[in-house]
Amino acid sequence: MPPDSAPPDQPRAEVRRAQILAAAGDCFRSKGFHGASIAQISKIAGMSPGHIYHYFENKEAIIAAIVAQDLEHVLAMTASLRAACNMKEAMVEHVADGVERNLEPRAAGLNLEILAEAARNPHVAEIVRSADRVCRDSLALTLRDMRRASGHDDDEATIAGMIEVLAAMFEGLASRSIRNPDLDRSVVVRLFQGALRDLLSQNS
Amino acid sequence: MPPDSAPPDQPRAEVRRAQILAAAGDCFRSKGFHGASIAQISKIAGMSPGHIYHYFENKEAIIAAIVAQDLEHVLAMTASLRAACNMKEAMVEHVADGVERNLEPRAAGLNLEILAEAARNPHVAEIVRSADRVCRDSLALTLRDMRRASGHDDDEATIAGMIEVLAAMFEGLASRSIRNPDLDRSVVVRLFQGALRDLLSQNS
DNA sequence: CAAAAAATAGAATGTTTATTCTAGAATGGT
DNA sequence: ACCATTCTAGAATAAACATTCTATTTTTTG
Repeated sequence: MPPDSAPPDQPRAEVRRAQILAAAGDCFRSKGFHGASIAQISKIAGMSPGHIYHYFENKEAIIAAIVAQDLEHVLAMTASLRAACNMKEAMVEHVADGVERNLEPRAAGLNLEILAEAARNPHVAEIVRSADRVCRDSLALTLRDMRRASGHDDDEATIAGMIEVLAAMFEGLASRSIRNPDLDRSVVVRLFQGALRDLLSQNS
Repeated sequence: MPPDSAPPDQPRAEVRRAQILAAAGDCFRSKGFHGASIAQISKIAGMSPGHIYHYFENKEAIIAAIVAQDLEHVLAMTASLRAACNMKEAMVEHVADGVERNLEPRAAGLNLEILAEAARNPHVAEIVRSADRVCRDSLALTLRDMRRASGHDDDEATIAGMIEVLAAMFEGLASRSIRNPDLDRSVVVRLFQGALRDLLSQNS
């Protein structure tokens, strides 16, 4: 019986790093960035506290890696959405997914944690802002095409504004899921779809 | 020369308590709930660390008091808004204020901090949720009247849904002010006004 | 003005923390 | 099979922290 529980498809260092990030993700979600200790993370990751410092310079580097990893997922998601849809109605159909995802308490908690940290940690702020820039740019391309196709000719500022309104709506759901966890998701989806349609087809 | 820098209009204990809350507010904003220490707070409040424990049982009690105080302000604001406007257009005019207030970085940071803490601290969650319940109930009254006056007859769920969408939009601005601090506020106000009008006068 | 009460400072405590250090085990190339 | 390199554990360290305790000053009261 070979002692390898998994074949080394990836170099061992990568596996170890991933273990740490997974454990850190769990801890950060339940205790917050500053409430989670290296001791806890190391216990969950199944290694000694000191060993973590062979992979990350310090705790802030772990935080930054978690933030970057999380935003990587968001970026991948929005990229696939951009590839799929040229049409307004495709977007409207995706609203249900988007609402559900943003209301999910696990994701909402970590998201808020990241934003709170970005509000006071310039390093994290830079990571968050550069990811947001990528999202906005890609959304702007899609939105401009869509509006041109339906005969509207908007200036850059209006497109950018529409993106801000859309982003605020969906990102605000994290806040709602904390403040009112019992909210009726199906009604919210319906009203979001209406609001999206209005926003995308208005004259201005 | 009387040594009283301020006449004791309020009992001294209240003044001391307020000093602590003000100092804690500053610290929490800049370091976060768990990053701020009693030593820092006491230094800014101008008193010894131990003395703080004559006014608050422990650090969590200070957090809870800050949260309650902050939500008290929000409650007062929404109450005045509810008193002022029966009309849709009054609300639309208030949008600029609301957008500006929610984008203010100082307020946004503390708000996100509170939400992140509520996501993992049941005590704080209860404070946040009960304040939100009050806001929603009062907004529901206003909204129902407004819709009835313009000939619509909505069920409870639809009213509640509209409130969720409105709340998500405004609360999402905190997130936007972190992710994209350079966003164009005037365009956002204009689009928010349009979206609000559409939402409040739609048929469904 | 004296004595009781409240307010306050600041040192002491004991725990927890992030981080570093030391030494031992596994691994891989030759 | 050997040696260099990497990996890993766990103890050691030093600082920071929330909280408690003790003593002192200030205020109030009779």
